[in-house]
Amino acid sequence: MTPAELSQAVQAAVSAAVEAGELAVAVPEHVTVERPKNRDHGDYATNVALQLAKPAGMPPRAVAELLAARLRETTGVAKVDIAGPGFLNITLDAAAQGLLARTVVEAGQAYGRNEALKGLKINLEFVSANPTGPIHIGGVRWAAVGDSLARVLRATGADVTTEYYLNDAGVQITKFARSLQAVANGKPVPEDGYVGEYIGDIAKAITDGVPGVLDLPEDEQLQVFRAEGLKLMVAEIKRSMEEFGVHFDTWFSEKSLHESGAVEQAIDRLREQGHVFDQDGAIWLRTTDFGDDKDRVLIKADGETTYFAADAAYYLSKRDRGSEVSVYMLGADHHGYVNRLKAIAACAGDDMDRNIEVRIGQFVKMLRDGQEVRLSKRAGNIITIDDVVDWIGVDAARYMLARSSTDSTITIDIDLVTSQSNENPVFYVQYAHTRMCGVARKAAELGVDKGAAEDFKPELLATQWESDMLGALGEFPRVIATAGELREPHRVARYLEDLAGKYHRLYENCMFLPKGDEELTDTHRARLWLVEATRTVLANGLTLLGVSAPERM
RNA sequence: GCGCUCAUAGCUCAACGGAUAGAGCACUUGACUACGGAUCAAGAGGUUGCAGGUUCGAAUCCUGCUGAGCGCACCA
Repeated sequence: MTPAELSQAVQAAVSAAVEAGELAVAVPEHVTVERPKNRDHGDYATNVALQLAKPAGMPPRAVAELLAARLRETTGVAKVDIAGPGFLNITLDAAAQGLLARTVVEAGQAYGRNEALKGLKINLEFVSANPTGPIHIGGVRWAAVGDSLARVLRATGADVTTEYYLNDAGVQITKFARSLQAVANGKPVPEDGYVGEYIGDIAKAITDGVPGVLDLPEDEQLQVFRAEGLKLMVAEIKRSMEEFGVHFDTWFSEKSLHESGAVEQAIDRLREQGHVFDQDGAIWLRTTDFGDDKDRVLIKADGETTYFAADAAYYLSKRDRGSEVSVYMLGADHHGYVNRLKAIAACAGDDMDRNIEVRIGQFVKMLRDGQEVRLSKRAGNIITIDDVVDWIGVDAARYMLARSSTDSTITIDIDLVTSQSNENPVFYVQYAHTRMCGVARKAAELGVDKGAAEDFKPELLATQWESDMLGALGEFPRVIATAGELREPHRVARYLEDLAGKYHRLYENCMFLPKGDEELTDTHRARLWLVEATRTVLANGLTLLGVSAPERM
C-alpha cells in the first residue's frame, strides 16, 4: 500500500462518517498522511482529526474515534491508535507494506514520477551570467540547483523549458571587447576592463583565427574583438555547462530583442495596458502600481532603451512562447529586481502571483586556508566552474551545491573538500548504491536471483529495518512532488541521504544472500526484491540531481 | 535613512504549522573468518539570536529588537 492509497483510505473514512451523519464537515480534498519520526507512532500518522475537530464542533479525539473505527476495517491496515491530542497512528500489515518493493521494481525508472504539475508550462531561467568571463562559483550553484529543479519539475509532469539569457548587448560587452583588444595589442587593459588569464587566451585565439586583425583600423578591430570574443566566450560557457551535465533548451540573446524590434513592441503593448507614461523626456513604466518602490525608465531622454526595457520584452517573449509560469533564479545581489520584474508581469495584464516567480538564492562562500576567497569576475583569481570541477569533480560539486536550500548561504572549505573528499555526503549516498550493485553481482556469482514476481512473498519483509526501508521508498513520489511544487530540489538530496542511511542499517542487520552451504530461502528472495527496489529509487533520485549512480567506486 | 534575505549542535547544513528539533563531519567507546568497513552500534553535544503575540500545537506565522549579507540609477 502506498501513502497515496492510504491517504485515499483515510479520506474514504471521513466520507463514510459524513454520510452516516456522524460528522458534519466538508470532506477535505486532500488528507495528509505522513511517516512519523517516532516509529512508536506506527507506520503512518494523520492529523486529519485535529483539523476537522473545529469545523465539526467536536473534540479531536472523538473525531479520531469515528475515523479509527472505519480505518480498522480497511484492507492492509493492521492497527489504528489514537494518540496525543488526536493523531491517528496507523500500522500496516507486513504484506501490504512489503508489496511496495515489487511495485517499485516493476515501475523502474518511472517510479517516483507523478503528475503533481501535469501539463504546466514552465520557463526556467538560471545562470544567465554575462558572457564576459567564465562561470564563477555563484553561477555554478544556480547551474546545479536550476538543472536539478528542471529535472524534478519534469518528473512531476511539468513541461519545462530551460533558458540562459545572454546579455550580449550593451556596455559590458564593449568593455570586454576593449579588454581583448588592449591585450592583443600588448597594452594594459582599461581601468574598468576585464582581467584574467582567459582574456589573454581569447585575445590570442582571435588574433590566431583572424589573421591581420591587428592591422585593421581601431574601430573595425574593436568590432572583430566584440563579435569573435562573444562567440568564443559563449562557446566556452556552453562547453563548461555541458561538462557539468547542464543543458539549456534555449540560449536567448538580449541583442535579438533590440534588433527584432521586440523591445519597442513590448513598450507598445505595455502602453496599451495603460501603464506607460512620459515624463522629463523619458518613457516610464508605472511599476509602483504593483508594489515596486519607484517607477522605471524604459526609454531614456536620450532615446536609448534601458536594460529594464529589454527585461520587459524578455518577459513578454517568454509569455508569447507559451510559458505559464516564468521562473527566474537570481543571486542575492539581484533581490532589488524582484518587485520590478513582477510588476512587468502585472503591467502586462498577467497574474504576478502565478505567472512569474522570482527566486533569490544566497551566495556561496569559499574558504581557503581559513580565509574567505573573495569572488570578483574582474579579478584574476576567480574561482571558475572548471576550477570547482577539477578540485572535487562534477558529482561532488553538483551534490554539495544542490543539497542545501538556496535560502542559505553555504560555505565550502576548499581545503576540506579537496583533501578529504570522502567526507562528502555524496560518497555516502553513492556508496550505498555500489553496495546494492555488489549484492546483485554476488547473487549472479552464486547463480541465484529474486525469482518471479508471482513468487514474491511481501509478508516476509517484516523486520524493523525492512519496514523502515519500505516506508522510505513509499515517500519518494511525494518527495519529488514537494520538491517540484516548492522549487526546492535539495529535498531530493536530503531524502537520498536518509534512504542511504536506512539501507546501510538494513545491510548490517539482514542477510540478503545465503552464506556457506545455506539454501536460498523465500526471505532471501523477498529481500532481493527490496534491495533492487532501493537501488532503483537511489538511482532515480541521483539522476534528478544530475549525479551518477556508480556500480563500483 | 529605506528595503530584501538570513540567524538552528563545535563545523557544514536539514526539518509541507505537528508528537522527544534531525543528519553528516569532528569527538568518546565498541563491532570485521558473511552480501564492498567509504559501513554499523552506543555516547556526548541545543533556552532554534533576544522579547512579546497568534494557535490545541511555533525553528516555522505576526510585531519589535540585535547581528550579518545584499540592494536602493534616465548603469548594465
